[in-house]
Amino acid sequence: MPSHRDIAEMLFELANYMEIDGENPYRANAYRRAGQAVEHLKRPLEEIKEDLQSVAGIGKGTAAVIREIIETGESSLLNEYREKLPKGLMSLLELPGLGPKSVKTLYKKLNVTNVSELEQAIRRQQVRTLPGFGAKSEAKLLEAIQRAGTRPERLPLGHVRPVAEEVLTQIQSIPEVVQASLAGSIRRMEETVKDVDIVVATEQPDHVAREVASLPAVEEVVNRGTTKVSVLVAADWLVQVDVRIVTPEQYATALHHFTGSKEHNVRIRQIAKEKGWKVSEYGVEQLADGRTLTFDEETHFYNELGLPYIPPELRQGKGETEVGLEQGLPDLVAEKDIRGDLHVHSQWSDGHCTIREMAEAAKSKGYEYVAVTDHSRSLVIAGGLSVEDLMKQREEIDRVNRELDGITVLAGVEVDILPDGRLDYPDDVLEQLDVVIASVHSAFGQDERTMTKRILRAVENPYVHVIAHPTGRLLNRRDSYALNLPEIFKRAADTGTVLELNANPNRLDLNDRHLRQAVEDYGVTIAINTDAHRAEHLHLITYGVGTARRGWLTRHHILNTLTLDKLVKRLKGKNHGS
DNA sequence: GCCGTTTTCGGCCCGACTGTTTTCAGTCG
Repeated sequence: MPSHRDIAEMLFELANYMEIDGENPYRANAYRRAGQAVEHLKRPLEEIKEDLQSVAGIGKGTAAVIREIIETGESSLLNEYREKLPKGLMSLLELPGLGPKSVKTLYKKLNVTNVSELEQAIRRQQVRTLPGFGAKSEAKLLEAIQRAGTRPERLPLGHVRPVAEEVLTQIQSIPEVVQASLAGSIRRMEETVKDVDIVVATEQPDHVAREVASLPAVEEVVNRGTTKVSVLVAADWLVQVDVRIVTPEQYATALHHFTGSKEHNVRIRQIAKEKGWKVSEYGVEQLADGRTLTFDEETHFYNELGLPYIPPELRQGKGETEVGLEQGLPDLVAEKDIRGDLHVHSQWSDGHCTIREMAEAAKSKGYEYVAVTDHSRSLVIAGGLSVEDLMKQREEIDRVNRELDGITVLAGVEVDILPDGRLDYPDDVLEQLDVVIASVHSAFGQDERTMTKRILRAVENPYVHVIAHPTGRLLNRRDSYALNLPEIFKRAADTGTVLELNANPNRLDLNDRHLRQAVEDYGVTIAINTDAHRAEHLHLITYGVGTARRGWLTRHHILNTLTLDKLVKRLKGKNHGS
């Protein structure tokens, strides 16, 4: 029985083929919409099979296709297209800058059917001869091919960590494993990771090594010894997982060693050396008598060196040992400190869930409040709200608040900062909202002066509470826009404007370094928000909290650790210029 | 192909941007 997702994928593929084939684009889009409708169906397919046309976006034609897929696992229409057009055209469509029309032209005129044939055609300078193409588009496409073909050196933490946790769970279920933990950059919550490190304690290394090599998640075994097994698992790309196998006595020091960072470990060894000790993954060797100390847990290891426990997120070699020795480390913010999410979307704009669903999810996460902040009118693609819609939405928020106990939904908006720095709604509209988040979604290419002035104008608006994803970077995809951040930090602190740490793993914006600078040097307040577009995304707060901890933040630096009462007062405070 | 009605056709989120053109097609979000 195909899953909702399987059926949606087939409908999307159909839509893509239709577009390349020159079908009526609205017909193609109808299949795409039907795909989305199936993807978001909550009810089981078997149950809804006879009733498909009652679903918005599914009509007579698409219902027949879906029913055929449910019953046979295939679509004869899709099979016809697969027969008619080469499959490689689908991968061409993924290249940024190439749409269906261009793919069709490349196929019909040059018989290009896949990415490598396109690359050859570009190198022969054939593409520039086609109508609508030129030398510049050749260069852009070549760059896109090269970017797409090579795995990025590092992958976003949020893409790899779930896979790593799955592998860890599988390892922990091996009976002979005493203890196991993630280590390395994943444990330090670095925003991107190259590979996965896992430390495993056991009395039977040979057996565990064999078991690890044959775990269900493993796609390929790179090498297998008795102390280290390296395997490949599937995330966005194949990711290497290095599993280190040690004795239970060595576990704490091995975990410390393989957690790093390299810079942190260098400092630790220096400190040990001054005491006449030698630190390695196997323990702390006392050079005087050759005895090696081992520990139950990392805390005892640190204490032995005269240090407080240093959380993995701080182990960057950026002063954590010195500060730890001299004044102790800050009490870093933890996930349990977060009392609400101030940036989520609903079906009113480009979110997938109703306001009630988002509120219930927030409540079951233990939150006190959640702010619904849908897009403003300029962001048409994301279903930006007119002023009228915004007011209607307010009524729904009021209703949900009446219906639900134990969670408060705040009426908010994510208002666009237009290219000239004006906001997408007038002040008298913003004034009526509980939470106003402002952000840039257009004209990313402005020079530093223009962009800085543009954002400063939003910072200085008395009704703007939070600037969302302040630098606009997307990991592995888009750099930050040109921006004088210190100037923004300064004005934000002066005006009481909060800057966001967007917890989406593709953003993590502000990043750890910015956060530490903004808070330590300027006294800026930070809000950690998920920007959730569906209820499940609320859990992404984990990556925000991890990043905040890397930036040395405590709960006192963070807006949404406040209770609802204090939060509301703080938000009102800005309007009154205090 | 879907949908809604100003119901059985005609519109379908639409504006910015780019590189190609010489007034615009294609892509993107």
